[in-house]
Amino acid sequence: MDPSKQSYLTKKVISIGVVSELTGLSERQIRYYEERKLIFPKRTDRGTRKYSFSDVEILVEIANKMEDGIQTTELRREMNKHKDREKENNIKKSMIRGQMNAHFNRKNKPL
Amino acid sequence: MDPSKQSYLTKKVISIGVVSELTGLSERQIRYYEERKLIFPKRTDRGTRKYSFSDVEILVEIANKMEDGIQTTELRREMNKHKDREKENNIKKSMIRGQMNAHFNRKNKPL
DNA sequence: CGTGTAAGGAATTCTGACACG
DNA sequence: CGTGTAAGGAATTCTGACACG
Repeated sequence: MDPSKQSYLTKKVISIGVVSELTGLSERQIRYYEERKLIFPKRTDRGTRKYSFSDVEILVEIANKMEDGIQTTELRREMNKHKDREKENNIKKSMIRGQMNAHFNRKNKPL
Repeated sequence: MDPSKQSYLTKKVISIGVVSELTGLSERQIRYYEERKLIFPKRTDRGTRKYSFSDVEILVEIANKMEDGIQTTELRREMNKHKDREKENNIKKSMIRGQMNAHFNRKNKPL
């Protein structure tokens, strides 16, 4: 929950050459996975891609799946499932939060 | 203590241009602070500097001190003090560890 | 002392395309 | 489908130096 720790994970600051070294993937592969909507680097003013450590982790997972012979289309479906599940969870969380607020507002702020 | 979290902080993957944006310092300033032994980027095979998030934090602190009119020489002394204090602590820690080991070895492994 | 800048070279990254399969 | 590669251009980074103060 430390916001600074979070930003180290998600801040997009790594260029494609370093990502290539970190993941063992070629730059061609990394760009291709972006084309297939599996990864979403930020772009600087003049168009160079910047990745986060989180992106690097995703790429390592992609590399593993690809080795297993899974196609990029299937991978995209899988990732969307994960995303949907997260959305679900966020909805549940905000509902719970709403209940909590309602509860405490009734007891503590009976304005 | 999570080693992966640690590596996000200390892994040297950020190029000087991004560090410049992140800190608000010019590339000239960043290189100069290296010349004055205040910061220690890694070098890639062909000599380009790579910084960690930890380095970025240090640079921000340096920037603040410089605004206060402190000279780089003083800053280096300060940093060495910190380093010495850390060394002290590490010595103490390993001594305590040694005592602990001795203690438990006596009780549990009376070989 | 700390920082700006112009200089020239080397390395990086980008895109669109052709290739193989 | 996934990836390699050559092509040409644009942007990045590097070092050593001169400048101001």
